[in-house]
Amino acid sequence: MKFYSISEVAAKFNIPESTLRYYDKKGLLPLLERDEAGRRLFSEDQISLLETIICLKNTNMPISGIKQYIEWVVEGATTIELRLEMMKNHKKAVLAEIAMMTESLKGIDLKITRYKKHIQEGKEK
Amino acid sequence: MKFYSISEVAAKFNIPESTLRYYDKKGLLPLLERDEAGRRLFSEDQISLLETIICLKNTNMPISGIKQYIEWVVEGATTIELRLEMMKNHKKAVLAEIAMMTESLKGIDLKITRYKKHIQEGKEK
DNA sequence: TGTTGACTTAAACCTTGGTTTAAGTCGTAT
DNA sequence: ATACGACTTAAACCAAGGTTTAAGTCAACA
Repeated sequence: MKFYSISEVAAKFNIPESTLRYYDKKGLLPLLERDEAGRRLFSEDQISLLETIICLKNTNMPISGIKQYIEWVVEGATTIELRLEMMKNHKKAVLAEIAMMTESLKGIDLKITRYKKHIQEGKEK
Repeated sequence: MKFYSISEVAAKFNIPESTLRYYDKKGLLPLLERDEAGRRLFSEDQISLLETIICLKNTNMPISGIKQYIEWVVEGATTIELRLEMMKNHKKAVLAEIAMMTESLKGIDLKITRYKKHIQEGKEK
Protein backbone atom coordinates (compact mmCIF):
# COMPACT_ATOMS: atom_id res chain seq x y z
CA MET A 1 0.00 0.00 0.00
CA LYS A 2 1.29 3.38 -1.03
CA PHE A 3 1.77 6.03 1.61
CA TYR A 4 2.33 9.73 1.18
CA SER A 5 4.52 11.96 3.30
CA ILE A 6 3.18 15.21 4.67
CA SER A 7 5.14 17.19 2.08
CA GLU A 8 3.67 15.12 -0.74
CA VAL A 9 0.16 15.65 0.54
CA ALA A 10 0.82 19.35 1.04
CA ALA A 11 2.02 19.60 -2.56
CA LYS A 12 -0.83 17.49 -3.88
CA PHE A 13 -3.49 19.71 -2.32
CA ASN A 14 -1.50 22.92 -2.32
CA ILE A 15 -1.92 23.33 1.40
CA PRO A 16 0.82 24.25 3.89
CA GLU A 17 2.18 21.36 5.92
CA SER A 18 1.42 23.39 9.03
CA THR A 19 -2.25 23.29 8.12
CA LEU A 20 -2.18 19.52 7.78
CA ARG A 21 -0.55 19.23 11.20
CA TYR A 22 -3.13 21.62 12.56
CA TYR A 23 -5.97 19.51 11.15
CA ASP A 24 -4.37 16.42 12.62
CA LYS A 25 -4.14 18.09 16.02
CA LYS A 26 -7.76 19.17 15.74
CA GLY A 27 -8.81 15.56 15.18
CA LEU A 28 -9.66 15.81 11.50
CA LEU A 29 -7.24 13.05 10.59
CA PRO A 30 -7.82 10.12 12.92
CA LEU A 31 -6.30 6.76 12.06
CA LEU A 32 -3.35 8.56 10.56
CA GLU A 33 -0.43 6.15 10.64
CA ARG A 34 3.16 6.93 11.52
CA ASP A 35 6.43 5.37 10.47
CA GLU A 36 9.04 4.18 12.98
CA ALA A 37 10.42 7.71 13.20
CA GLY A 38 7.02 9.15 14.07
CA ARG A 39 6.41 10.70 10.66
CA ARG A 40 2.85 10.90 9.38
CA LEU A 41 1.90 8.43 6.67
CA PHE A 42 -1.12 9.30 4.56
CA SER A 43 -2.83 6.31 2.96
CA GLU A 44 -5.14 6.52 -0.03
CA ASP A 45 -8.01 6.44 2.42
CA GLN A 46 -6.57 9.42 4.25
CA ILE A 47 -6.22 11.22 0.95
CA SER A 48 -9.85 10.77 0.07
CA LEU A 49 -10.90 11.73 3.58
CA LEU A 50 -8.81 14.85 3.11
CA GLU A 51 -10.65 15.55 -0.12
CA THR A 52 -13.86 15.47 1.86
CA ILE A 53 -12.40 17.75 4.50
CA ILE A 54 -11.41 20.25 1.84
CA CYS A 55 -14.82 20.04 0.23
CA LEU A 56 -16.47 20.82 3.56
CA LYS A 57 -13.97 23.57 4.26
CA ASN A 58 -14.63 25.11 0.84
CA THR A 59 -18.26 25.33 1.78
CA ASN A 60 -17.43 27.00 5.10
CA MET A 61 -18.18 24.19 7.47
CA PRO A 62 -16.39 24.97 10.76
CA ILE A 63 -13.59 22.68 11.90
CA SER A 64 -15.77 21.44 14.75
CA GLY A 65 -18.43 20.31 12.27
CA ILE A 66 -15.92 18.59 10.04
CA LYS A 67 -14.53 16.86 13.10
CA GLN A 68 -17.94 15.56 14.05
CA TYR A 69 -18.47 14.28 10.53
CA ILE A 70 -15.11 12.51 10.46
CA GLU A 71 -15.80 10.93 13.83
CA TRP A 72 -19.01 9.55 12.44
CA VAL A 73 -17.21 8.22 9.38
CA VAL A 74 -14.74 6.43 11.62
CA GLU A 75 -17.55 5.06 13.76
CA GLY A 76 -18.90 3.23 10.75
CA ALA A 77 -22.21 2.34 9.17
CA THR A 78 -24.25 2.95 12.31
CA THR A 79 -23.84 6.70 11.84
CA ILE A 80 -25.00 6.91 8.25
CA GLU A 81 -28.32 8.49 9.11
CA LEU A 82 -26.58 11.10 11.22
CA ARG A 83 -24.21 11.83 8.37
CA LEU A 84 -27.10 12.05 5.92
CA GLU A 85 -28.88 14.54 8.16
CA MET A 86 -25.71 16.57 8.55
CA MET A 87 -25.05 16.69 4.84
CA LYS A 88 -28.65 17.62 4.10
CA ASN A 89 -28.48 20.47 6.59
CA HIS A 90 -25.13 21.53 5.34
CA LYS A 91 -26.39 21.57 1.78
CA LYS A 92 -29.22 23.85 2.85
CA ALA A 93 -26.77 26.21 4.51
CA VAL A 94 -24.56 26.24 1.44
CA LEU A 95 -27.48 26.93 -0.88
CA ALA A 96 -28.58 29.74 1.43
CA GLU A 97 -25.14 31.24 1.34
CA ILE A 98 -24.91 31.00 -2.42
CA ALA A 99 -28.34 32.60 -2.68
CA MET A 100 -27.30 35.45 -0.43
CA MET A 101 -24.10 36.05 -2.37
CA THR A 102 -25.99 35.90 -5.65
CA GLU A 103 -28.48 38.40 -4.33
CA SER A 104 -25.77 40.74 -3.08
CA LEU A 105 -24.06 40.43 -6.42
CA LYS A 106 -27.01 42.26 -7.92
CA GLY A 107 -26.15 45.28 -5.81
CA ILE A 108 -22.56 45.10 -6.98
CA ASP A 109 -23.62 44.81 -10.60
CA LEU A 110 -25.83 47.82 -10.15
CA LYS A 111 -22.86 49.85 -8.98
CA ILE A 112 -20.75 48.63 -11.85
CA THR A 113 -23.41 49.66 -14.33
CA ARG A 114 -23.86 53.02 -12.67
CA TYR A 115 -20.14 53.76 -12.55
CA LYS A 116 -19.64 52.73 -16.15
CA LYS A 117 -22.46 54.97 -17.25
CA HIS A 118 -21.09 57.87 -15.24
CA ILE A 119 -17.66 57.46 -16.79
CA GLN A 120 -19.16 57.22 -20.27
CA GLU A 121 -21.14 60.41 -19.76
CA GLY A 122 -18.03 62.14 -18.53
CA LYS A 123 -16.19 61.25 -21.72
CA GLU A 124 -19.01 62.49 -23.93
CA LYS A 125 -18.76 66.08 -22.77
CA MET B 1 -34.72 65.18 7.75
CA LYS B 2 -35.40 61.96 9.54
CA PHE B 3 -32.67 60.47 11.67
CA TYR B 4 -32.46 57.00 13.14
CA SER B 5 -31.00 56.07 16.50
CA ILE B 6 -28.50 53.25 16.76
CA SER B 7 -31.15 50.94 18.21
CA GLU B 8 -33.50 51.65 15.33
CA VAL B 9 -30.79 50.91 12.79
CA ALA B 10 -29.80 47.78 14.66
CA ALA B 11 -33.40 46.59 14.58
CA LYS B 12 -33.87 47.59 10.94
CA PHE B 13 -30.88 45.54 9.79
CA ASN B 14 -30.99 42.97 12.52
CA ILE B 15 -27.44 43.69 13.54
CA PRO B 16 -26.17 44.17 17.11
CA GLU B 17 -25.60 47.76 18.15
CA SER B 18 -22.09 46.76 19.15
CA THR B 19 -21.39 45.86 15.55
CA LEU B 20 -22.57 49.25 14.34
CA ARG B 21 -20.30 50.95 16.87
CA TYR B 22 -17.48 48.67 15.77
CA TYR B 23 -18.03 49.63 12.12
CA ASP B 24 -18.08 53.27 13.07
CA LYS B 25 -14.83 52.89 14.97
CA LYS B 26 -13.32 51.11 11.97
CA GLY B 27 -14.17 54.05 9.76
CA LEU B 28 -17.01 52.47 7.82
CA LEU B 29 -19.44 55.19 8.81
CA PRO B 30 -17.81 58.54 8.22
CA LEU B 31 -19.93 61.67 8.27
CA LEU B 32 -22.09 60.07 10.91
CA GLU B 33 -23.78 62.88 12.82
CA ARG B 34 -24.33 63.12 16.55
CA ASP B 35 -26.95 64.85 18.64
CA GLU B 36 -26.10 67.28 21.46
CA ALA B 37 -25.66 64.34 23.80
CA GLY B 38 -23.15 62.64 21.51
CA ARG B 39 -25.56 59.97 20.30
CA ARG B 40 -25.18 58.71 16.76
CA LEU B 41 -27.74 59.92 14.24
CA PHE B 42 -28.13 57.86 11.09
CA SER B 43 -29.49 59.81 8.12
CA GLU B 44 -31.13 58.19 5.10
CA ASP B 45 -27.80 58.53 3.35
CA GLN B 46 -26.12 56.63 6.15
CA ILE B 47 -28.77 53.96 5.89
CA SER B 48 -28.14 53.42 2.21
CA LEU B 49 -24.39 53.45 2.78
CA LEU B 50 -24.97 50.81 5.41
CA GLU B 51 -26.91 48.77 2.88
CA THR B 52 -23.86 48.86 0.68
CA ILE B 53 -21.62 47.89 3.58
CA ILE B 54 -23.84 44.90 4.31
CA CYS B 55 -23.89 43.93 0.67
CA LEU B 56 -20.09 43.94 0.57
CA LYS B 57 -19.91 42.11 3.87
CA ASN B 58 -22.33 39.46 2.59
CA THR B 59 -19.94 38.85 -0.24
CA ASN B 60 -17.00 38.53 2.17
CA MET B 61 -15.19 41.74 1.45
CA PRO B 62 -12.85 42.42 4.40
CA ILE B 63 -13.50 45.47 6.57
CA SER B 64 -10.35 47.09 5.22
CA GLY B 65 -11.69 46.81 1.68
CA ILE B 66 -15.07 48.19 2.61
CA LYS B 67 -13.34 51.05 4.36
CA GLN B 68 -11.35 51.88 1.26
CA TYR B 69 -14.52 51.84 -0.80
CA ILE B 70 -16.37 54.13 1.61
CA GLU B 71 -13.47 56.53 1.67
CA TRP B 72 -13.66 56.74 -2.11
CA VAL B 73 -17.39 57.33 -1.95
CA VAL B 74 -16.85 60.20 0.46
CA GLU B 75 -14.07 61.61 -1.69
CA GLY B 76 -16.55 62.05 -4.50
CA ALA B 77 -16.77 61.73 -8.25
CA THR B 78 -12.99 61.77 -8.80
CA THR B 79 -12.77 58.24 -7.44
CA ILE B 80 -15.42 56.65 -9.65
CA GLU B 81 -12.91 54.81 -11.82
CA LEU B 82 -11.21 53.41 -8.75
CA ARG B 83 -14.55 52.27 -7.40
CA LEU B 84 -15.46 50.72 -10.73
CA GLU B 85 -12.21 48.78 -10.78
CA MET B 86 -12.73 47.66 -7.22
CA MET B 87 -16.28 46.47 -7.86
CA LYS B 88 -15.24 44.66 -11.03
CA ASN B 89 -12.49 42.85 -9.15
CA HIS B 90 -14.76 42.11 -6.27
CA LYS B 91 -17.38 40.71 -8.60
CA LYS B 92 -14.77 38.37 -10.05
CA ALA B 93 -13.83 37.19 -6.57
CA VAL B 94 -17.44 36.62 -5.65
CA LEU B 95 -18.14 34.66 -8.82
CA ALA B 96 -15.05 32.56 -8.13
CA GLU B 97 -16.26 31.81 -4.64
CA ILE B 98 -19.74 30.93 -5.81
CA ALA B 99 -18.19 28.65 -8.43
CA MET B 100 -16.06 26.91 -5.83
CA MET B 101 -18.99 26.39 -3.50
CA THR B 102 -21.14 25.14 -6.34
CA GLU B 103 -18.43 22.71 -7.31
CA SER B 104 -17.98 21.49 -3.73
CA LEU B 105 -21.72 21.11 -3.46
CA LYS B 106 -21.46 18.31 -6.01
CA GLY B 107 -19.34 16.34 -3.56
CA ILE B 108 -21.91 16.91 -0.85
CA ASP B 109 -24.75 15.84 -3.12
CA LEU B 110 -22.84 12.71 -3.96
CA LYS B 111 -22.63 11.82 -0.30
CA ILE B 112 -26.30 12.53 0.21
CA THR B 113 -27.18 10.23 -2.67
CA ARG B 114 -24.86 7.53 -1.43
CA TYR B 115 -26.15 7.68 2.14
CA LYS B 116 -29.77 7.64 1.00
CA LYS B 117 -29.11 4.61 -1.16
CA HIS B 118 -27.34 2.84 1.67
CA ILE B 119 -30.23 3.49 4.04
CA GLN B 120 -32.73 2.31 1.43
CA GLU B 121 -30.82 -0.90 0.86
CA GLY B 122 -30.66 -1.47 4.60
CA LYS B 123 -34.45 -1.21 4.83
CA GLU B 124 -34.97 -3.65 1.98
CA LYS B 125 -33.29 -6.57 3.69
C1' DT C 1 -35.26 63.89 43.73
C1' DG C 2 -34.04 59.82 42.17
C1' DT C 3 -34.09 56.14 39.30
C1' DT C 4 -34.91 54.05 34.90
C1' DG C 5 -33.59 53.48 29.93
C1' DA C 6 -31.01 54.66 26.06
C1' DC C 7 -27.10 55.95 24.89
C1' DT C 8 -21.65 56.90 25.21
C1' DT C 9 -16.46 55.36 25.65
C1' DA C 10 -12.08 52.72 26.10
C1' DA C 11 -10.30 48.65 26.96
C1' DA C 12 -10.41 43.94 27.67
C1' DC C 13 -11.88 39.80 26.02
C1' DC C 14 -13.23 36.07 22.76
C1' DT C 15 -13.27 32.61 18.80
C1' DT C 16 -11.73 30.88 14.55
C1' DG C 17 -8.30 29.22 11.78
C1' DG C 18 -4.35 28.96 11.19
C1' DT C 19 1.28 30.25 11.12
C1' DT C 20 5.65 30.64 13.24
C1' DT C 21 9.27 29.44 16.23
C1' DA C 22 12.54 26.81 18.78
C1' DA C 23 14.41 22.75 19.83
C1' DG C 24 14.93 18.12 18.74
C1' DT C 25 15.10 13.40 16.00
C1' DC C 26 16.03 10.67 12.00
C1' DG C 27 18.10 8.76 7.56
C1' DT C 28 21.16 9.44 4.10
C1' DA C 29 24.79 11.39 1.14
C1' DT C 30 29.73 13.08 1.50
C1' DA D 1 31.96 11.54 11.40
C1' DT D 2 29.17 15.04 10.10
C1' DA D 3 26.19 17.74 7.97
C1' DC D 4 21.93 18.23 5.54
C1' DG D 5 17.03 17.78 4.59
C1' DA D 6 12.73 16.17 6.07
C1' DC D 7 10.36 15.49 9.57
C1' DT D 8 8.58 15.97 14.78
C1' DT D 9 6.54 18.73 19.02
C1' DA D 10 4.65 22.30 22.16
C1' DA D 11 3.88 26.72 22.64
C1' DA D 12 3.74 31.25 21.18
C1' DC D 13 2.00 34.24 18.00
C1' DC D 14 -1.18 36.44 14.63
C1' DA D 15 -5.30 38.74 12.16
C1' DA D 16 -10.06 39.26 11.55
C1' DG D 17 -14.26 40.40 13.27
C1' DG D 18 -16.63 41.16 16.63
C1' DT D 19 -18.59 41.11 21.84
C1' DT D 20 -18.44 42.24 26.56
C1' DT D 21 -17.54 45.02 30.43
C1' DA D 22 -17.20 48.94 33.37
C1' DA D 23 -17.96 53.42 34.10
C1' DG D 24 -20.21 57.46 32.76
C1' DT D 25 -23.84 60.97 30.62
C1' DC D 26 -28.34 62.46 29.78
C1' DA D 27 -33.53 62.95 29.33
C1' DA D 28 -37.77 61.80 31.01
C1' DC D 29 -40.90 59.86 34.12
C1' DA D 30 -42.78 58.79 39.15
